[in-house]
Amino acid sequence: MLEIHKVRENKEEIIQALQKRHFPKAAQVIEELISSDENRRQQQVRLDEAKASLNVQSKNIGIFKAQKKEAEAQSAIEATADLKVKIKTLEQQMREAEDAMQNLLYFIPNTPHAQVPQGRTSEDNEIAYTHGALPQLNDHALPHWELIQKLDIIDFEMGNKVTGAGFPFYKGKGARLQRALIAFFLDQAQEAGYLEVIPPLLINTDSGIGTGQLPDKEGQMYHMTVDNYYLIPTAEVPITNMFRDVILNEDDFPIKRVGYTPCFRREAGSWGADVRGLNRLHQFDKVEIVQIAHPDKSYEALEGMKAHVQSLLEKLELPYRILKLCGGDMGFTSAFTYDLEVFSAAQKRWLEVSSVSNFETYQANRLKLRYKVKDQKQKPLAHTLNGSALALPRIVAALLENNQQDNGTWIKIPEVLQPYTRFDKID
RNA sequence: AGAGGUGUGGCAGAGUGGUCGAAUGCAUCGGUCUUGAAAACCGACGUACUGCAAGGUACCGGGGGUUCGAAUCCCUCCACCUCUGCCA
Repeated sequence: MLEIHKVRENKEEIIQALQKRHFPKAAQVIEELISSDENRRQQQVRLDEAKASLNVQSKNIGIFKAQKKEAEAQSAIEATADLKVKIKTLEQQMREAEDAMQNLLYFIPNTPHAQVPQGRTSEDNEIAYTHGALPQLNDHALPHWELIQKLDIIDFEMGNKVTGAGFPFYKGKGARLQRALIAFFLDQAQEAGYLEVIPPLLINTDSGIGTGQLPDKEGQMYHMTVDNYYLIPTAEVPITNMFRDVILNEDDFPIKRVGYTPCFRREAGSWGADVRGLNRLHQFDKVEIVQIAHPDKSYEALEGMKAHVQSLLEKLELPYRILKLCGGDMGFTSAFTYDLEVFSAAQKRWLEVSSVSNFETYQANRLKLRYKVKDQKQKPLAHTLNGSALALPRIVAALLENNQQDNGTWIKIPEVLQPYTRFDKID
């Protein structure tokens, strides 16, 4: 959520930044926000004044009563009647003014960082770096969904029967490969200084609002209406919300957390082409890294997180490239995002396997995540960041396709994973 | 799940519906004293919004209500504790 005082002070810059994101009617919405804020403050002054005079009168009534001046007390009580009515209507107006402003704020996305490339769609993302030669497979190379079937390691049909589309069963070496990747990613993150946590998989509405999934992406999460909980779409939500309503000390920075969780996404409206096999699922496994950083150090932290993800991909010997997302393609809450994509050689496609973002103060403002500065009364908002390290299904897809041997009869497991899988091939 | 209890400032812990934003202790910060430290003493010490300021308003688990006035009374939700029951 944008900070209202910053909007007040830097109106033009913020409008321009939102336009870079192609946020529709940016100027109009910001004008509306500012006048809504002015209205809110006016309402508050009026309400406060009315309450102040009622407080004075109540205090006097108390004094009259203490002095046993019942008649004076009684007439003073009667005199408050009008004020009480006035306060009631002012309170109503105040609530409306606050809601109006809050609603505007909830639906305004973060402002992109100055380094974010111009552009509207994923076509406009800037390729910042490419690593590794693209594997040249022969014409018999199979896409991963065929390999999976041939090797009998993931059962989509069984998932369809037991749950529905997008909820596969992993079997045998397929299951073991999942477990190996999770353990490998967690170990690597721990070595990089991240503290491992196992968070809850269900979150409440406060948490959904805190990281920005609610209210604007309500339909993307599975909602348990009986108890009003949501299934997490990513571990970012519970892990970042550990820091909701928290005041840190400056020397607590940087805070680094890692967690493995299944992730649940309804993917409403995004089903279509290119979603075969493991490319898009309703439930998938992901290891997520989260940092809480000092505002002066958050871009340093972002680079560190990106480098960490790169090292994972390099150890897995997967060719990858790094995109700087353009203004129009960035997530709602992000100020700057790198996407990392691996090349899936049989599909001949780049698959997004990680998204590493700096949210600056956008989430922190919703979370009320601040830190104390020595000898300073005000408590600034911290910066929050997160990144996938990594999302499993597309990694598996690329590993299967790129490492298939002898017309897809067996798959070579990268050396770094072998201590975890305890096998060196799937056949 | 049932019965009972509790929820107050960083922590502990008072608070007959009326000058309570809230005693007191500890912790913290500043000062006196000391070669230095401890002790002792003096002082400061919540947050948010609003205002140039003085000030005003709100906050005693969350929400709602009664009242001229609520930390205090009522309703509801949540969390924790004890006992009983059930269950990985």
